[in-house]
Amino acid sequence: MKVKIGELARMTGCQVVTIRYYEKEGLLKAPERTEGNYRLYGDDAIARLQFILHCRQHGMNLSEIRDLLTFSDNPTVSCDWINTLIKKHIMDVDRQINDLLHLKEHLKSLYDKCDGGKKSECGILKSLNSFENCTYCQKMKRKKSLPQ
Amino acid sequence: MKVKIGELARMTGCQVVTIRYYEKEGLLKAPERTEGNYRLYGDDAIARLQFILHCRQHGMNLSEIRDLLTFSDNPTVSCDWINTLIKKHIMDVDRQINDLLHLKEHLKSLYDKCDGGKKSECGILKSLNSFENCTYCQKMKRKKSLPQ
DNA sequence: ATAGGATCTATAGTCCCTATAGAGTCAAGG
DNA sequence: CCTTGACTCTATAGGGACTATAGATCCTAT
Repeated sequence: MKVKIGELARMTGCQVVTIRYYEKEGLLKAPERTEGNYRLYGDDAIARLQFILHCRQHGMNLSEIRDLLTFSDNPTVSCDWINTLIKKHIMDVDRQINDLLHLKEHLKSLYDKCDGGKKSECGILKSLNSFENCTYCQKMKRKKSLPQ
Repeated sequence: MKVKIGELARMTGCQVVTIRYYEKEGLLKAPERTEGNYRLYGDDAIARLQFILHCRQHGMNLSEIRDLLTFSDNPTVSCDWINTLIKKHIMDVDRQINDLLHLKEHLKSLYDKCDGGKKSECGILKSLNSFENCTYCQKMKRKKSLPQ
């Protein structure tokens, strides 16, 4: 059963423009067209888009997904590297979680330092003004996660 | 004591180009210049840049920081809203942490499903192909955090 | 026949930088 | 004094993953 782009969007929860974008980026193959030049997708295309969305949801970027799709289209080589890819992602997600946990602690310590008065009394502005007394920022600085 | 842009970059860990970018975006005031047209920064500018970096580190975007700076430059109004801003950030960070924890669980369940064989036996590719059996993705779908 | 909705292409904008090109400035060494 | 090399200047383009806009075309229902 063939569907047009709007229907595909509805089925997958992906925006129409994003589907066209994925096609332009070479993640989705150019589908067949109707006489009126409308894109027409079959089950394979639907599955492919769902695969892409699934990967995006797992934090992969478009070029990693392209690699997976290329591999998937070409089943003659070993798939060892996929485990490596997943492992890399787990470590990456772990790092992000740790950073965010630290950040949350610091934001919590900022909260309620503002007493709703005027600027000169606002504890939040004061805190944001000093890196030195901020263990969170010292830690981050060592990790070089400031803008590069 | 006045410093040139390179020195300011070294002092703050921020890149030279980024400093100029912040100026163009109106976060840093245009500094005085030497005879040779080099930017020359005083202590106030250094503090201001550190404030900006500190805020960036806390996940604020440039327009939020602009708001904070505008407020900070104009101390006649109440600062109640700053607590609200921080609260919003805490909730946002919380959401990100939760999403990432779920994602990590799912990635862990993917790991080692690939046995290094050929495509048809790769458990990871199989898993990535089905949304239906993926509780993580079902959950995320309800939360509408798929590409909008 | 026409109104509306869906689709088409092409292009520009978003955010927060990062990279590049080509020119000017300045201090030290030969 | 001249040159070398490090630093700085401006202006412009690129990147990633979309999102928004404009203007044209197609299709269906009234």
